[in-house]
Amino acid sequence: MTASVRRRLPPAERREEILAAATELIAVSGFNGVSLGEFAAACGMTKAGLLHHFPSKEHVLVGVLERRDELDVAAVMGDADPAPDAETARAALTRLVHRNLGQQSVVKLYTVLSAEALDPAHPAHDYFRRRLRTSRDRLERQLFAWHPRPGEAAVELLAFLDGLQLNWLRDPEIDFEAHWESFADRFFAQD
Amino acid sequence: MTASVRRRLPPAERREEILAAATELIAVSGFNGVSLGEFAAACGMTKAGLLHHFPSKEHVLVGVLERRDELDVAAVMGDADPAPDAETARAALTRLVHRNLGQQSVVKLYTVLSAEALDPAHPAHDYFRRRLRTSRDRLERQLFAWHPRPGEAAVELLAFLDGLQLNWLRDPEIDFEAHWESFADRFFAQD
DNA sequence: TGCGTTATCTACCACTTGGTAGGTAAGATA
DNA sequence: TATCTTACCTACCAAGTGGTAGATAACGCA
Repeated sequence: MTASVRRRLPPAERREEILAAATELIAVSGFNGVSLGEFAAACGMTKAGLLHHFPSKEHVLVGVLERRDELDVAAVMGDADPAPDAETARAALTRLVHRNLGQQSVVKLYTVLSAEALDPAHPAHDYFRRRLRTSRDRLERQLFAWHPRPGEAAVELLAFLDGLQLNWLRDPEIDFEAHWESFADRFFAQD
Repeated sequence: MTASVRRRLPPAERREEILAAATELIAVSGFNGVSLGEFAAACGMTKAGLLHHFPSKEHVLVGVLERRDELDVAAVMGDADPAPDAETARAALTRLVHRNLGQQSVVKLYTVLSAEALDPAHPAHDYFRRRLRTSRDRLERQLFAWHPRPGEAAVELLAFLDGLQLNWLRDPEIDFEAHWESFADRFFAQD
């Protein structure tokens, strides 16, 4: 735990660097599978130096999740108040698919972490419960005018996307986009 | 790490007790999230006593996975050589769904562990890669006579089931069976 | 140039981890 | 009852954990 040269950064910049590194590491090994020291080493600093910016390991996790949320929701859902129809919903989900294709490590982060966080004792447990509910609600509202049981439809759409992501991570050969289109064709063809 | 009364069991029985306990614990917290001491305590014994039966923590994990496999594949896939048609495939998957509904903790084990094992350094990484491939192949063969692209179909079926399981674990209110039937109706209605 | 702030460091702590060494006691066989 | 095997224990270890205390050095500003 020794740093050869001391590199001093403005706090905002350093925080960003730490969160980016932590995101990668947690995506690979999960939160339980990685240590504060590894977060720090990935930024070329020491554990103690890192703890100056985040008072505990858990705070790093919270930071990572908040950072993703800022970008994610905005980027995909676009409009504050989208038209509540099937076309719009499908288009939004397709944007999500494309976006995810380009950032495998983020997908991995959410996948690994959300499984780990099934444990009620996990620090991100509540975060993922909230997140699931809100994205389901948002999707349900968009499907409301079209599908007879929009709640059920939302569950099935999200389940398929989650499962496809998981399988894509296990085997990156899988053609994510093609499978999504295939599923969506069937799904949105219903009366 | 003190045991009040010493309970001596025949090895087979003790191994079974340990694996059952470890299965539950890993299902809740993942392999990285639980310790040898906890495995042992759950059986009313010490770490050292447990290590007499399994020479390392990793051996416990292997034991847990092998134990599941013995039961699982046999129970669901039934015939050694099932008819390669869509009806048979759907029936087999429906049996799988029913079986899983009755053993949430096993589903949780596979879900949590297979996400954790995306990390190539995880001791169960190779196990899950093999497992994914074989179950996909088996399903693909069953869909061969019916679907124009049985490989793709197998991916989509398994992805949906994985995703639905994940969401069901996050929110047990979800009606697993109904969603499966709904998906299967659309899926198997294709030409 | 000197000074205060603070980002970062070294050194340490209490605790937990997976694992080992060697002793103890339960049960089967004689 | 005496003996052997072995399931299980106590006691320990080295390494790693998250986190703290206090020293040090880089930068902004007078």
